[in-house]
Formats: sequence, structure tokens, C-alpha cells
Amino acid sequence: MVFSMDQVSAGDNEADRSGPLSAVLEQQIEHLILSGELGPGVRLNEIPLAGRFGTSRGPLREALRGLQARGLVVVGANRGMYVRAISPREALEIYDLRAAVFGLAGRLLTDRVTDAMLDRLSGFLNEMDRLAAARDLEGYYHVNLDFHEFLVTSAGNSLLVEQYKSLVNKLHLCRTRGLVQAGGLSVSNREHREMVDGLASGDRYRAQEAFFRHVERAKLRFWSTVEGQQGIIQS
Amino acid sequence: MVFSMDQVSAGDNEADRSGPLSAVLEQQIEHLILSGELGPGVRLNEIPLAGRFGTSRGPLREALRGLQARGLVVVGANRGMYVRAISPREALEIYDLRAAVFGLAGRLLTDRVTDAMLDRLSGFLNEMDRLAAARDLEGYYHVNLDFHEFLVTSAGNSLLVEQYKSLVNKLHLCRTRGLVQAGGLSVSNREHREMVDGLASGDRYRAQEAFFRHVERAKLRFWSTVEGQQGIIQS
DNA sequence: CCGTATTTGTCCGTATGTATG
DNA sequence: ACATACATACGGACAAATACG
Repeated sequence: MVFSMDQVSAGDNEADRSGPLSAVLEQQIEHLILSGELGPGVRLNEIPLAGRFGTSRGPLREALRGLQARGLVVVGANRGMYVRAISPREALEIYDLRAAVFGLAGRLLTDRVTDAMLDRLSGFLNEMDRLAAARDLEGYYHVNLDFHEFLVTSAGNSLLVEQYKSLVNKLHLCRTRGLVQAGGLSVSNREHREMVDGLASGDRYRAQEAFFRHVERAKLRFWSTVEGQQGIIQS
Repeated sequence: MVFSMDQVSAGDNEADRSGPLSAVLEQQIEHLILSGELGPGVRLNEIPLAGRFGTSRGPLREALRGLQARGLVVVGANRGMYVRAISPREALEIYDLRAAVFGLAGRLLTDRVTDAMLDRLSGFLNEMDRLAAARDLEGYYHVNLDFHEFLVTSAGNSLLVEQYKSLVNKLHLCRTRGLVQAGGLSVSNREHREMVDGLASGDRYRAQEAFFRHVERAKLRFWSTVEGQQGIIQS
């Protein structure tokens, strides 16, 4: 008997349908990590953590193993588990992977893009232009997220979506202060226009390259802020 | 308590006391899966499996959660865990991701390639030409693996290596018979030359595209064999 | 449709080794 | 070197869901 069971990805909130408790814990802890409530480097003590969720250590350990395999938690032999802390050097590697995956989204999207999608993308661009002019960092940030999410999910490759989100999540484990500055908004949106223009041109390579370079330039902006903060980076 | 020490079951129990037992189990089971000993779709019963390795269910479940997060095992709620079976459709998605990651390797490699590396790569090419002419499928297969591994590891991005291997592993979970045919060897090696030429040219985009298209063409070859085997593929 | 057996999911108690003070 | 704390792992137990007859 073949099976194509889809995952438990059902709602991620509350005391919902108790699927495997370990899966619920995994999502809860992931949320705690990504929300910053459990910052990078924080030690994850089993007993208090299990008590916090009202479970025993068994399911908790299973959940942490899952997070470990997904790169959000690291373990030291007999030394416990910690929220992964990503160095700026590792962040650069992640940016490169993200650029490649995002570039693939552009390449794939070129062959499936419709006029309706191009209209919607234009809407995103205009909205972001407006917010950038108004210096509304918060608003720009969210529309920017929606814009990227729309692009990635429209590429028609579910594995791509998964990998992209995983890379973005890992990037959040590198603590740097103030990644966005108002000056960068208009620059960023110009890159967005190049991406959409690439899609509209129907040239896969041009679209792929526009998508790739958008992330690559984000990497450079990230690196410049890191250089500004610390004089020397330890590998 | 009749059971004391009976098992050195039909397996390879190294006195490998390295690290958490769950990690050891994870690697062992991964090896069993990738070697085909546990084929796609096989059910993983906890009790017999734990007995096979002489451990309790705890560490075994942790190991399986890790494999689940890495995509080699799927779990149905209260229905047990199975070795993941990848459909041809999913395999296509994986090929696209692999192309993007491999293309990134080419792009990164262009800026770090040395004359010594180019010489070594030429050696690979000549060796594969020789084996292709001799119709030595087995030999070509292994040198081909070394060639790709050398390229990926030389790109200087450890995350890239990890992701690439993960994608290749997942591809092994799609059961198809006879992926390689003698006729494809010379074709494949012509693509390899284009890749190396791209690196030697110093043009990142050319190298990236050569790397990308090499995997893309492998995807097409894979798809044609799948089409040949089954008439129609259900979505 | 119902009863039973198997298996998963979970919890608890405990033993052992290792790291830390 | 000693003692404490903790991670790791074992074994047993039970509830709940599932599969099977």
C-alpha cells in the first residue's frame, strides 16, 4: 500500500489536535527561537523545558532532535543542547545558498508568469515605493516579506519554498543589530523592479540573475554592517 | 529478566561509543536506507528495529525524528514511520534544486580556481573519456562521483556541500531502474568539459550556467527514462 | 459493526557516565 | 579528588489509536 501522507503542518497554534506531541513541541520551540524568546546560544535544559510545556522529557528530546537536524539547535556530547548561534561567516554561506535558491525561483517563474501575476507584482512595487517615500520601515518590511513570499511560492516547486524558508530562518540566528536602514529602501526596490522586469522579459537567465543578485547585494549590505559593528570577525 | 546479553544481531555493531547513541543509530539507519537494504516505503517498526540494534525505543525514536526532519523518513500519526518514497514528480523538483546548488558551486568556484585545480579537473576528464571509450560503466560512475564531489567541496561553502549531498541522497529514494546507459557517457563528459571550460574562462555566469545545465540535462534524461517505464504518471 | 491484538505515543523510575564547581 | 548536576539511556507501564478478524 502506497502512501502519500502529508505532514502534520496543520495549525500551528494553541492546544490543537494532539498529533504527535513531539511535532507540536517542535513547532512551539521553533517559534520561540525564531521570535527571539530563546536567543542564539541559549541553553535548553531538558527538565525545565519539559516542565514549561507540561510534558515529559521523551517527546521533548525527540522535538529537539528534529530541530537539530534542521539546523536550529546544536548539541554537545553530554553537554546539552543549545539554540544555534550563527556566525557572520556562516551567514555569508547561507546568503549564497539563498541567492541560488531564489535565483532558481526567478528562472522557474519566467516560464509560468501570467499577466495577472505581473499586475500583482507591480502592485507590490508601487506599494513599496510609497512606503519607502514615507519612510515607513515597518510597513515596507512586511510588504517586502509578502512580495518575496509570493515570488517563491509562485515558482511551483514546493521543495524550493521549504528550502528558502529554512535558509531565511537560519539567517535569523545571526544576531546583528539594525539590518535595515531607510536609505536602503529605494535601492532595494530598484532591485525589485529589475527582478520583475526580468520576469516580464521572458528571459530566464536575466530573471535568474536579477533574483540572484538581489540576494547577493543583501549579503553585501549585511556584511558591511557587520564590518561596521565588529572590527575583527572570528571565524 | 531473561534477556541479558544475547544480541550481536546480524549487523555491524562497532564498539563505536562515539557520541549520543541516537546519532549513531541515525547514521546506521541512513546507511541502511541509502544502501537499499531498507527500500522506499518499508515500514520501520520500533520494537524489531530497536532489537536489531540492541537499544531501547528511546534513542531509536530520536534517531528517526532526525531522519524525518532530514526528509528520509515520513511519519503518519499513530501509524508508524516509513522509509520515504519519492515520486518522479518530486524527483524533478529535487533536480531543479540540485541544479541551482550545483550552479552556485560553479559560480563560486570561478573565483577560487587555481591552475593546479584545472589540471586535476583535466585529469578527471581524460580519465572519464578513457572509461567511456572502454564502456566501463562502473569505473565511469565512480570517477564521475569523485569529479562532482571534488567540484562541490572546492567551492569553499560547507553548507553548499551539505545541501548538495542531501539532495543527491533524496534522489536515491526514487526507485527507477537503469538510469545510466552507455550512450550517455560521452554526452555527459562533453557537458563536463563545458563546465571546466567555463571555470577556466573566468566568466562566473558561463560557469554557473554550464553547471546548472549539466544537472538540468540529467533531469531530462531521468524524465525520459521514467516516461519510458510508465505510460502516464499520476500527478 | 464489534472485539481483539498490535503498535504508537507517552510517562515514570532509575542507573550510569560525564562535566562542572 | 570529591560532590553535585545533568545528559544519556534503559526498562517497564499504560492509554489511545489503529489494524485485523
